[in-house]
Amino acid sequence: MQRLEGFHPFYRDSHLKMVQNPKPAEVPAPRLGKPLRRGFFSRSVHEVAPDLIGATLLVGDVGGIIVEVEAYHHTDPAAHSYNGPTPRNRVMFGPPGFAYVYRSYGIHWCVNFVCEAKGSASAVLIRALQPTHGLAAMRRRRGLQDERALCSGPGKLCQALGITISHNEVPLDIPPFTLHARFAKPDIVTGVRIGITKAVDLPWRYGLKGSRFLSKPF
DNA sequence: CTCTTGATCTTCT
DNA sequence: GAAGATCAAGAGC
Repeated sequence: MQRLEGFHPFYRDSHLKMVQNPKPAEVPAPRLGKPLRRGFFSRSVHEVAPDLIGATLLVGDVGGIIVEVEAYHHTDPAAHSYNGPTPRNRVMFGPPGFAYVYRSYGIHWCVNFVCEAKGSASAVLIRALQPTHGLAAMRRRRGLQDERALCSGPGKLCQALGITISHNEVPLDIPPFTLHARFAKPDIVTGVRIGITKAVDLPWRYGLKGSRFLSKPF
């Protein structure tokens, strides 16, 4: 059945909203949980990774809710630390609670959180955020408007938050980094990791169930 | 929607 | 010289 667009109820409602509020102010940023301290990361990477889902990551006053991560460990052939320390990955062999930032495909930056204990060389790759703070800055840095495209990938979120090699080996509990705990444990989904060619079957990708801000569906 | 490809730098063989 | 924890744009369906 064909209807005139102007009479479609959905169209009428959204049009009314736009007329009443043509340029809606930014949605107020959600309340933040208590700051995560460095000790949060002194556990198995497979405990930390799912516990990061729902936490809020800020760099300065820009960031969002972590909705997707992946776990890596030095015994894992897919990990950058698998073959031992190098200048690039040396921060992973140090104490937990620091950032490991690396160049991806010559173009992008990606950020990890170092976990466990000194020498364990394990880390959580941050793969996607739901943007909540500093949307205007993210849109400017990314050159995009679409909220869903701002932080839906490890390279994208680093660009949106301004993370570069200058953040490598930087502590995660001191500005510019701040992490805030979630208020309740969310429903978490797991799956195989994205974009790797070794250890492809390990289910060490963790995501917020039902999130619209994932890099890819689970 | 899916698939393909180019961009471009670091690390490792 | 090749591969890589990626992304965006373009072609095809």
